[in-house]
Amino acid sequence: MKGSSATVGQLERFLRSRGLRLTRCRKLAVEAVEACGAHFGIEDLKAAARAKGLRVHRATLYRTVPLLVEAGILRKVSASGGDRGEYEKGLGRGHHDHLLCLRCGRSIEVSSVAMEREQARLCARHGFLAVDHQLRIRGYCADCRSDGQPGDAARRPGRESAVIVAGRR
Amino acid sequence: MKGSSATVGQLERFLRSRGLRLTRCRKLAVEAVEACGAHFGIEDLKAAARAKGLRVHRATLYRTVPLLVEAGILRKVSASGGDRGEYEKGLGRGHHDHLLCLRCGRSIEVSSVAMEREQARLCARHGFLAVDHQLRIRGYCADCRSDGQPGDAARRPGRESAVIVAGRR
DNA sequence: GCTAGAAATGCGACAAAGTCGCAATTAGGC
DNA sequence: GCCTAATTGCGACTTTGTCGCATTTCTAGC
Ligand SMILES: [Zn+2]
Ligand SMILES: [Zn+2]
Ligand SMILES: [Zn+2]
Ligand SMILES: [Zn+2]
Repeated sequence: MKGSSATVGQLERFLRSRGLRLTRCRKLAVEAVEACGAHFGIEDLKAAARAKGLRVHRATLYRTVPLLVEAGILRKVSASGGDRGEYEKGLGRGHHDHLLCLRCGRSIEVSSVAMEREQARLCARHGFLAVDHQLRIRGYCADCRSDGQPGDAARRPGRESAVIVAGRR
Repeated sequence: MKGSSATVGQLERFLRSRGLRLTRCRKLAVEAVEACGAHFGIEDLKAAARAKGLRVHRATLYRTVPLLVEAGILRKVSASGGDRGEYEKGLGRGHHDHLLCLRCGRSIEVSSVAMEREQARLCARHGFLAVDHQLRIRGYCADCRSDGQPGDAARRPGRESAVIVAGRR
């Protein structure tokens, strides 16, 4: 995995541009991100760090993570219900939205050009300048909707990308 | 305002259908909702109740609000960043999405048929059965985007409905 | 109207998530 | 290597949300 070092580079560039320092803890944070799943919270980062025998204080991570977001390395999402703050890697991967299954808890990452276009149109109509957006659709995934119309489980995604993420902590 | 009593009726019907009771506290909750702004948290409800000289315990409200959601009287939203749980009235008003201004904090409620249609299409492609969804677009409202392209402040919404909500607690 | 049983409430203790000020440490330019 | 400002760890604190239990309050049946 060389993803980590590339990310550190990204972080360093960002920090430089802001007159901030590339510290042990900040490097550690991006490494911890690599060790986490698709969606994670700040406490997960702390756990990942400790698993490597490195210690960081919660408060420090709470200060660091917003920087990673600003640097474009992380993205804040509310993929699941939205209780705890959740993040995901935001570097390199294009923007995507989430389909959250209420039964199996899986989170399916999707993206749709048509959708983005429609959002842009909506903003334009309101004279609104969009910076980012988040769409979460809750419902039942193909595997789980068997209650209701059974036999639908084998759908294939069309030309959209779809990443199924392990869900349910 | 007779909205309240209509809402109580809605609640009563729901509770009946579930063998639950229409209690003092539950009525109080829907009244507190009326007294709250467009978006509010459970603690706001408690405050609203206390302002009327009525006391409810936090725990009770935490138990009551999910019922109001199930009854269709409230909707859980993450209109602002998403730290505390937020709710809004969900009765009578059609579904809408939120444009959140990063500068003035206003939350603009919008709805777009084209958008909903696109979402339906997206779900269909993934064999996903949608139950509900939430879209939040962050950026700068017409009044605030003056940084950048000044002079845009007087945009008129097109044929979309738009409700501007007081924002910024 | 009275009573038994179920449901709802208040209470308080708790857990998790997040924030803050401050003293000790460290990165990085010189 | 030194100096200074930035960063960290710490711990105390707030906010948000949950839980079990004793008490109160509905409701249905008598
Ligand atoms: Zn599922
Ligand atoms: Zn995702
Ligand atoms: Zn604004
Ligand atoms: Zn709203």
